[in-house]
Amino acid sequence: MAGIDDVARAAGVSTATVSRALRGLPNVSAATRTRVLAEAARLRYVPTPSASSLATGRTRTIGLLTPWVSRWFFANVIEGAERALRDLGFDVLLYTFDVRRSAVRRRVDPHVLRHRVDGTLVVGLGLDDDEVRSLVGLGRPLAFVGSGPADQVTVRLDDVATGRAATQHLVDLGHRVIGHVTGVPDRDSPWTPPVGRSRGYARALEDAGVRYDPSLEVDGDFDVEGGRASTTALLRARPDVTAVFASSDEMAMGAILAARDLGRRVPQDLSVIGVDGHDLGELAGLTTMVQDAYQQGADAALLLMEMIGGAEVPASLTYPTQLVQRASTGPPTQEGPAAAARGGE
Amino acid sequence: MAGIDDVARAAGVSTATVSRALRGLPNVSAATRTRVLAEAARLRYVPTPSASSLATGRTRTIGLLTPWVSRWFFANVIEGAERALRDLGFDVLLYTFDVRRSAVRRRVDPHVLRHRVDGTLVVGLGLDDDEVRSLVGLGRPLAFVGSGPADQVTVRLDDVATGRAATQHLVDLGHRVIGHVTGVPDRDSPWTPPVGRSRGYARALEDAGVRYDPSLEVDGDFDVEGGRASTTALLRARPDVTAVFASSDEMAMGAILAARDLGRRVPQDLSVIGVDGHDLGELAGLTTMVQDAYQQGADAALLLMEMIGGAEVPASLTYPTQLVQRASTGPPTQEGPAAAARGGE
DNA sequence: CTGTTAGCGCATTCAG
DNA sequence: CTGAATGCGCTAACAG
Repeated sequence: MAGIDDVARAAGVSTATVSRALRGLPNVSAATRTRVLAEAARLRYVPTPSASSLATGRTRTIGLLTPWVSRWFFANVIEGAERALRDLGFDVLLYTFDVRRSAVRRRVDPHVLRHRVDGTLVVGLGLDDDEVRSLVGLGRPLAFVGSGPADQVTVRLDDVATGRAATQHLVDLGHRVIGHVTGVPDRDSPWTPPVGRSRGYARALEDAGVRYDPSLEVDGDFDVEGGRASTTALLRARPDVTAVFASSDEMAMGAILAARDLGRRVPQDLSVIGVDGHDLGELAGLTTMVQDAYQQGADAALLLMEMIGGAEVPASLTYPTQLVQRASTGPPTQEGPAAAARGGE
Repeated sequence: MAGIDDVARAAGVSTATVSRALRGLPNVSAATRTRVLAEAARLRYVPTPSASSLATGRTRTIGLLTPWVSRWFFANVIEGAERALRDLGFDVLLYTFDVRRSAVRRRVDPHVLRHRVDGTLVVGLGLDDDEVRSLVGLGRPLAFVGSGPADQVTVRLDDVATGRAATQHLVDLGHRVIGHVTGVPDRDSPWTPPVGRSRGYARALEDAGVRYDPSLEVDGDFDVEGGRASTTALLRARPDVTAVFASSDEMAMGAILAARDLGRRVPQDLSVIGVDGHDLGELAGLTTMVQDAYQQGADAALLLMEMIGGAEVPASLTYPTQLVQRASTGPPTQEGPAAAARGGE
């Protein structure tokens, strides 16, 4: 279709002038610019991205790396980031890396990103040091959302505080034997949310004078079924558990299902608290630590844009989290769990 | 970093040979190919996509257009498509177009896609004729998921049958005053799911000898809050409604929240059925028409790949849907709704 | 089987 | 303020 030469010819100028005029660069007279713009519009001229990328080395594209798109946190971050990025004229290349225990995650290969993106956004993905290094080695701006190494630009919660507050809530209600459903810690880097939240969990227990017991922690794969399966296993192994803190709302809702499967009432026989503020949390009556994932995505995108623009940006943005108490948490009952353990199943 | 010339020099061949060897083209001796591959690996050579795009006119990239990523159906389709596409060496450019009633959707502008993608996947987005025409005008393979014009390659449910079966389920239970929460029909093209499901709804009523009443249909914006708000309005205007068919599970769960808000029990005072098979449907006890969104995304991606390869593909793939009955639907009760309408609020 | 030669379409020097 | 010339890195004929 119409190329830059066509526009140049039609406007009676050189391609260089067309290029300058169209990109709003200086050194073009108002009259010339107007004429060029008019001709470009008339001919429906659109620059070929690969040509301009080849010439400039820039792509106006951001690579977005994430484990999943079908999980509340990730979907919302992606949506926020995509909107912000596109408003600023950037495209988003989406790359998923399934991270469940059952799956062997494909390694992040920076090669595919080289010459393809102007910057990279890593959303909730636990990378090992090599991967981070190679990403940094791309020499392009890099930002993390949800979790990231200490020396990288990161937008996230204070996971330790969040885990601590959630657990504290359970402690305040009188619980002492509290289980914890984490995400996918196996392959995790020390800086991922499950790790921080687990630390907060341990700390709150410590504050309460309760001994931290690793056997009370199970992996939930960050989804409903994972939360259900791991909570089921936990409750079978430890019928004395009266409350569970899950690292995400989806796993928390899985925990509620597990309780139901085992004939335990929530919250009388089992209290459950999650993290996220999932849209369906209210329906499930789920107590949770609410966060704004969409905004985190949008803010991270903005940070990345500023970095690309050469600006200095804060090393990290920490988002607040807010306890919303609903029906899934309450004080432990005397007869509850034990009775259920005897009578259940 | 290392360019094709570096590899050529190191391997003692021309750049053309390197290009051929690396892409597995014929007319390269085994020995030469081995040597080139070795040198390329050693130098960590990666082709610059913009350069090869410029030369070939192909991008190995697919444009994925969708209203949202944070809705069950869309997230799952996107995930399925991305996985399938990447396995075949294609990248995915993600473009969202918010479609809620409250938002003015940005129009789909094919210009941004020109020279940027080898094909386009439209996921659950209702486009007007102009938009479809312009997308077709790109001259690149195009496929639709969830909804699409009759003359385009489409992967989807039989929406009429689905709406009909869902409504029939309610009719079979004895309901006669049945509301319907649609998606976003305003801007919709005639071929979007809400329209088809609504037709199925009307048809099932007709079969049952019940007069179709437009005042029983409300828009739910395809999300929880939308379903909740519209159902609330519906139940206030028509307290005689005993059942609701929602076009998506998220809206259905919103409907359950609305019932709860108004003091109506589900299913005694209000039966609710949705469409999707949302992960959290079981927790909510939601009766629904289950579909496999992930697979639809993956299959559509495969179709697109075949089209790009020049193969003939079926005009459309129709996915089955399956009724899963849970606790949210049941026979209407005599006293239920009326009593609630009198006593409620 | 392999090398040479031309572009692909645009951005950017550097003169003018 | 504008134009001519050069190159970004790779692929695709076409010779050989």
